[in-house]
Amino acid sequence: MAWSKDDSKRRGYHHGNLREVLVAAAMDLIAAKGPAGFTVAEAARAAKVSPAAPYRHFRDRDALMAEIALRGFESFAEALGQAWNDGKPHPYRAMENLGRAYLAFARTQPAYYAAMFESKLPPDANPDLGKAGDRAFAVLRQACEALCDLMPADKRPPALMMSLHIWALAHGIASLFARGDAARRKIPMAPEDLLEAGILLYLRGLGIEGL
Amino acid sequence: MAWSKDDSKRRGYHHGNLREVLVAAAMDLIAAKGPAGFTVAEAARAAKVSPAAPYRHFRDRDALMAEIALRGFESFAEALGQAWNDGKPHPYRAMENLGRAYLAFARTQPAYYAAMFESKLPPDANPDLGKAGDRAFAVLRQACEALCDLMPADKRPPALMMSLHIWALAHGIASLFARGDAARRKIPMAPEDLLEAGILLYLRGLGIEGL
DNA sequence: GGAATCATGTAATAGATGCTCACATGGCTT
DNA sequence: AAGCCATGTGAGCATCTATTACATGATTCC
Repeated sequence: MAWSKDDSKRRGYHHGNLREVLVAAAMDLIAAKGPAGFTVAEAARAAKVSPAAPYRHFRDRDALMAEIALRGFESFAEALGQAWNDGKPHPYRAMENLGRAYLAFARTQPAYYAAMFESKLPPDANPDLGKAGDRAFAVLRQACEALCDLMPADKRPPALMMSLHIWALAHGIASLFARGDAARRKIPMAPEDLLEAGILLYLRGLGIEGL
Repeated sequence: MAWSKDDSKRRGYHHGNLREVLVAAAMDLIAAKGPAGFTVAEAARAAKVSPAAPYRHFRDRDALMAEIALRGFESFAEALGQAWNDGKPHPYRAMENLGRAYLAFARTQPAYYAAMFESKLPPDANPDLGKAGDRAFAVLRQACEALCDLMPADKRPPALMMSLHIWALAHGIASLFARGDAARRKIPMAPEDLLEAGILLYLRGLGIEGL
């Protein structure tokens, strides 16, 4: 057992790991009480540190929120990428996995999802945020292109429009039916099945028949 | 020119119209700075009233927000109902109007939309809210049923699922592309056209061909 | 090894907010 | 006209964001 620096027990005048602990505490608070329920002061208390300490690591509340959103988009892109898995075993099947992964992320990572989509961050705050978001979206777009390639060249729909439709559908279902308090709207089927059916019907409308 | 009671110039120790003025002020603030940017104190200042006065009319900040959301849902149902117009001149065309009305509402009534969908109100706060939301959704569901009726009885899709899909798609597009700061995500077509195309393709997937 | 430096913590504070209380006012009912 | 009571005020507490001056100790450089 090494007494390494990142040992969480490490305490003294200098915390040694405050930035990470603050992010973790903020995420716990967001997950528990929504993006509005998180306060810098409470995160500081959770880290057993004075209320001023967080401002050594984040310019303001928004900067901490943006950090969470940034990590969220990276984690999101990773999760979607794994679900897509280069279109294996088959693009159609992989697209279904992608949809499930979208909703699974929204549900299992409420803090990330809230910071990414519900935090109303000023757009110009962090240009990296936009880039990270684009990378996540790129996975979806790539999947749509692979599906388009199943079609004869003269019948291919525009992959960009297609990816926007599927993104919006997934995001709408996640926001309305799959997240915490929104789940109060009771619907007669699991959000995952709703999304899968929606994508299936949409693809059929495009002329992309299953499997 | 009558000096009626609801004359906005009316001032004395008693305001006479505070509740309405507070709602209007709060909506202005929400429209300008998002749901998080509205404070009771600032609404009170806008109404030229002490910071404690609003609490005679609303139990707390959430109650004021809920009042706005409630009015929003009523206005929303009204707007959707007019757009649908009993399915005239044709259910297919009327559904297009419905989609446009959805996005138009999200854009022209940012305060209502934010209070309705982005305010994270505690669900048990106001049962009327759920009812009002259901009434708005009922318009969409009715429209889907009318479209289903165009199909042979043995091929009709479930109208509820259909309405959930279209609602989610419209809400997703509104949230991601059609609202204020979200409009920073630049896409190569108007949100209205994106939604119309999405609905058209989805309906085609259901076997409902246009017009 | 020791001193200067710099990152990272604290204490104290200002200004804003949510919300509550006791009290003031004056419109409305009787 | 008298009094009830809805509605507004003033004062005040607890909390939060953010800043400033100061304290501490890890790191670097001679």
